[in-house]
Amino acid sequence: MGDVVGTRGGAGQACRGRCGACPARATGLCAIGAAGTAAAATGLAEAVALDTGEALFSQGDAARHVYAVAGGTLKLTRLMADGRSHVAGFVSAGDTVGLAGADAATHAFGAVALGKARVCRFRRDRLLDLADACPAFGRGLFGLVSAELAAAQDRMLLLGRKTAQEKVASFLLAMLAAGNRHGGTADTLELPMNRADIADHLGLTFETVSRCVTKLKSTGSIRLLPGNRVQVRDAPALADLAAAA
Amino acid sequence: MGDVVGTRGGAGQACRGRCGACPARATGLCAIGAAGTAAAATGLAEAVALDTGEALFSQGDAARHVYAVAGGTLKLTRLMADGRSHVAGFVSAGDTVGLAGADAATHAFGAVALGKARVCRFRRDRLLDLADACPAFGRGLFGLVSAELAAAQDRMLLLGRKTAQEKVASFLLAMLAAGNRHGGTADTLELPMNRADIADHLGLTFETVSRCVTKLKSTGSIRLLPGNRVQVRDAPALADLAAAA
DNA sequence: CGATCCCTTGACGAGTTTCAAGTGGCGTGG
DNA sequence: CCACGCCACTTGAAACTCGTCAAGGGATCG
Repeated sequence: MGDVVGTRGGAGQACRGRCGACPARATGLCAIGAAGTAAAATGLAEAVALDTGEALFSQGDAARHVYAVAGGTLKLTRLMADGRSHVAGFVSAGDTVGLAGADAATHAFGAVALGKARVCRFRRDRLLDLADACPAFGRGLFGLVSAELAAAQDRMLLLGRKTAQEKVASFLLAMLAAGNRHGGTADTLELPMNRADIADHLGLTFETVSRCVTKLKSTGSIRLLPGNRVQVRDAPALADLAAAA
Repeated sequence: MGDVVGTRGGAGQACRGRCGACPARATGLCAIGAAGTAAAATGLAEAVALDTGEALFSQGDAARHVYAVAGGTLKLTRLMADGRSHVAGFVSAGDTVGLAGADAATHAFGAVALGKARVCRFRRDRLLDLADACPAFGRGLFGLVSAELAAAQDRMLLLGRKTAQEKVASFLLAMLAAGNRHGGTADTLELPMNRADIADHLGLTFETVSRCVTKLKSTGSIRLLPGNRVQVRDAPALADLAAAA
């Protein structure tokens, strides 16, 4: 696990200086913490820095913390006994990690940084205590898990009923939307993960992902830019291929 | 939607008489309601009876209620624009329906009774108010959604990375476990849904499901009994095929 | 008794995976 | 500064799983 870079003070006061500029401030765990009470979750945060490929936690680890991503991207991976793997999702600034399986003692998936990443961690028991004390915070936590569940149901439809081409188109649109949530360029998205990670996320092989991307490129719907970036040149065509639910 | 059979009184008092014998009493929404406070969610329940094939609610309907299944089984279905469908899950006595997408104004899926079913419904806003007033109840709701999310992640692994045979074996074991939760026969499970529903649940076609079941039957792992029941004769072999995460 | 629905089984084909080779970019080291 | 090697990605061909189309059997209900 990454080094603890700094520990926040006990009150919101000590936090504001550092949280103020945080891109995650306005979303997810931190947003409901800030809105909830004056002495909110922000006072409980510990910053963690991760290098490329470093694990924030591994599948099966004791789940004592919940994490808010401040910068960078992490992949959430589940492994099967025979080596097959599934990427449950990608999280970036503003997303919350590890909230699922509230009573579960251990994490059902591992979290690995795809590049340098910054994360704030909160003790799970403290968050639950805070939810007890502050109904607004409790509703916020509930809403976060609830939204995650809704997203999971969308992905089940994708995994079970969409073709490879539809999966890739859906994924690109989802990444575009995720990027624009925090002020990305309107038609360009970044792919910090490699083809294999995308494949594991979509239930495909990396060769198939590559072929689908090539096809989208050749039809002119997208264009590959240097630095693992993708420009969406025909979003409607992509949405059409994505075959939304 | 089904007829409202009866309306519970405002206090726990009026409910006890009817809830006492309910198989759902000890699980899910009702359990946390009973444990939470004396004047818990049970006082807010309205009973609903459904006939075979009847919808409790449809995809896109306003999501004003949350439901606790008292008897029977329902399937939760999502439809794609082109007619492809996905069964998000099956719920039976003790399960909770419609908790997901807390802030969502509409249901992301429809719920259809697979036989005669009994359901108790609760106004969503009342439940959230109750959670505000009673932290234990709030934690209970959070735990329910959280557990659903954990289950959803298991199913994503199944949908994305398992073969048809593994999917069917996993499904049968899951149904066996679900049946035994409430005192079913140790090695026999009921399948109130047809092959097409199972297929839509597992991301397969009903022909493929049929072939996989036949194969399990021919290897002696299972035996088909009258009344859409299945006897598991070799659970370890099934677990082996299921290729658990 | 017939109709209908669901399930089973077979044959074929499409889409995806698997296996394999080749290309390109990027950092390292000479 | 350039060559080399590594890694990720691309591309091709063959194999295989699963889907599609089609026909038939069995149970249930009117």
